[in-house]
Amino acid sequence: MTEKQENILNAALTLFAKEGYTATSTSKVARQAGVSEGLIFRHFKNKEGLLQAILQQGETRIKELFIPILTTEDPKEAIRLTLEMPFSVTESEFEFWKLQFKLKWELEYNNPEKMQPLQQALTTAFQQLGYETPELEAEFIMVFLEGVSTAIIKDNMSDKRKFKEFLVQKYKI
Amino acid sequence: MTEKQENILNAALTLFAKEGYTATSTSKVARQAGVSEGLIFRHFKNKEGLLQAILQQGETRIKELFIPILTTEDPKEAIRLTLEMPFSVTESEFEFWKLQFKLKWELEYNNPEKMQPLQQALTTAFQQLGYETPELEAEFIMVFLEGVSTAIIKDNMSDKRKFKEFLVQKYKI
Amino acid sequence: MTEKQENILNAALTLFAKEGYTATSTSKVARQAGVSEGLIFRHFKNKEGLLQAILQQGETRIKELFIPILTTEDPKEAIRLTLEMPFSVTESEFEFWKLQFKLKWELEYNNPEKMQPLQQALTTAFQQLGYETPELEAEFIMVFLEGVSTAIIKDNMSDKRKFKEFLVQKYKI
Amino acid sequence: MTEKQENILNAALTLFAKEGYTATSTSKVARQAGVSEGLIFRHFKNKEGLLQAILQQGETRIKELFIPILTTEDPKEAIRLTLEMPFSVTESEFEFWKLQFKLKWELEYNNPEKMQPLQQALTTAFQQLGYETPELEAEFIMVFLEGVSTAIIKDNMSDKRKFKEFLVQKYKI
DNA sequence: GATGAATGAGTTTTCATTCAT
DNA sequence: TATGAATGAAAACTCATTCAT
Repeated sequence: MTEKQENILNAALTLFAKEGYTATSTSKVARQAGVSEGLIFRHFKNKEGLLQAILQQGETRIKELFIPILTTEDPKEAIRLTLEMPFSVTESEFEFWKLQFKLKWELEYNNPEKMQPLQQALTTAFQQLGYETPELEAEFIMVFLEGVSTAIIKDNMSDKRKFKEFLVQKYKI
Repeated sequence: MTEKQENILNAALTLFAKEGYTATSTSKVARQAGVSEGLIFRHFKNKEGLLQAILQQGETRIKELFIPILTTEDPKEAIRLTLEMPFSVTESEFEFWKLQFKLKWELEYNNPEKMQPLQQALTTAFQQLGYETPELEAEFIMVFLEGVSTAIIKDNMSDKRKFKEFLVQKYKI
Repeated sequence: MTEKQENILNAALTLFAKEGYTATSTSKVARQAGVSEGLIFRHFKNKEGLLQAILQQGETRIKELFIPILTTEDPKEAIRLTLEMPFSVTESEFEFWKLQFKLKWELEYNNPEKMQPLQQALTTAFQQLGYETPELEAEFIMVFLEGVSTAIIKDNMSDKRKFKEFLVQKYKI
Repeated sequence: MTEKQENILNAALTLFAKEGYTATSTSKVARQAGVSEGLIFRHFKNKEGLLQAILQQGETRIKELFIPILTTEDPKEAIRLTLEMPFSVTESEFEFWKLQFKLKWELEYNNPEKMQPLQQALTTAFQQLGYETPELEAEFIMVFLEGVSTAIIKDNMSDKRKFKEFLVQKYKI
């Protein structure tokens, strides 16, 4: 991957996350990336291809983020790590996540399977802890996760720390 | 409001909800509404004006939906009604809600104040029920609400009934 | 001529003079006149018809302005009145004249015959005063008239009085 | 400046001069220039930008035309050259001048400063020739110049040669 | 690999005009 | 007489994409 190629990807990520995929023109991407418009098409075939390239990176990133949760033996830790995940998004990952959420709504691009491993892990964890309906408990967490993520990424939750502590206590983990 | 004006609003609501605001052309709206394209601009000034008109209707609809929750005396009922709300969205209101969520992400159009009265009512309810941190409990519900709504509207939750019962039991309401 | 009809004519005169014929939309005229857009077409058939109606008034006005010059017996007075004419345009006639000049250029609408009687009168006047080439002298004045009018109407001549005196002296009239 | 760019400028000059700026559509310009309509906007940003580009060329052209008048040492020659200027407009410059006059009226685009150097030179010339009120004499010529130019460009003066000789004799130059 | 000129189809918007009421 | 809803054609402008260099 050449430097210009990376420039394009970064510019596109930033702009797609800020303005949305449809509303971002390729010429804007080119300008922001400091390259000619034609180059985008040479490297990524078309606008759609550019998006796919970004999404590809995303899938990889998400899998990485799940590794600690999927590999821990301790069920309580699995739950705690899951709940803490949205609170630990760093500034640099912010754009990436925002894009994921935006695209989910804008393009109905959705890929629920990529969340499946996490939900499975949570089900197992609740099972090990002896909950009556572990599947529903896991689904509850997944649903909740969507809400917190939105609150943090989009609505700028006011006091993240207090809310996180509240969660941990609720689950006694 | 003439009949054609309503046709335009309905067509726009449907299409904006399905394809997104930016991706929907005014010519498409006109075709779907069965009117000339010019009429859209005569009635709503521009595409943005058309959107605002829809949003206006939305604000009104949301206030209506909140009335029962805000007027009940029984704190348990307030919480129950809130949790049940996303499950009771009828087919006909589906589009409207989908649009609300889409726009929230696509245009970063956001108006958190419209949810404020609900959050306040929940806080009061938890207070009356003697919860230790009623504000956080209310925020928890609000965040969760976002998640369930998304799950229902976007991801097509598999077994709504079971999940709803699970919730009611969790809150013993 | 009803009141609304006059309103339309006045609004059109003002707007055509300010923005030009092509650049003025019929809807703007209607708004400024305080009438519905349809009424313009009922009364004047189309935009072109509205223009013609204004022009018609103009022809009449111009003939009126020429009367004193064409009827005087004194050749010197004829010349003097001609030279003074552009300096005596009152505020209220300003718009009308501006429109005449604008249209001359914008629509190549031109009707040199309407100036013919004046040029003829000047030729006669110079003849009576014993000039060698009265036709050319008259043409000279006509050409000059165009220049002064433009200077006054468009370029806002700085010191009209001084310039006028200078002219009178030049022709010893 | 590519060939197509020049085609656009030439087409625009011709059409703006013939039909006026507002009345000339960009699609017409494109057709006449033998290019796609989009290219106009790529090169000149918008219709206004296209106009500005033409005007820019105009300012340069005007300065060139004034050089001989501004550099001659002989006051009589300065005056003579000025008076002759409108008579010596060649076929090829006709369009350019027509546009200048049209725009002056259509868009109230006006830039009296560009004529200032000429007026100054005339004042000096009349001073050197011992005229009593050189400023007014210069202003007189300038005003007259406007008239002759209009007569030639717009009204197609009938016998240019005779009129020119008449002028020269009047000023004994 | 990289540029930037060029395109054609499409977008939002304007406008003169018609017509039912 | 007067309105204002409605239209169809055209206006200015944008955009993804291609291509010669």
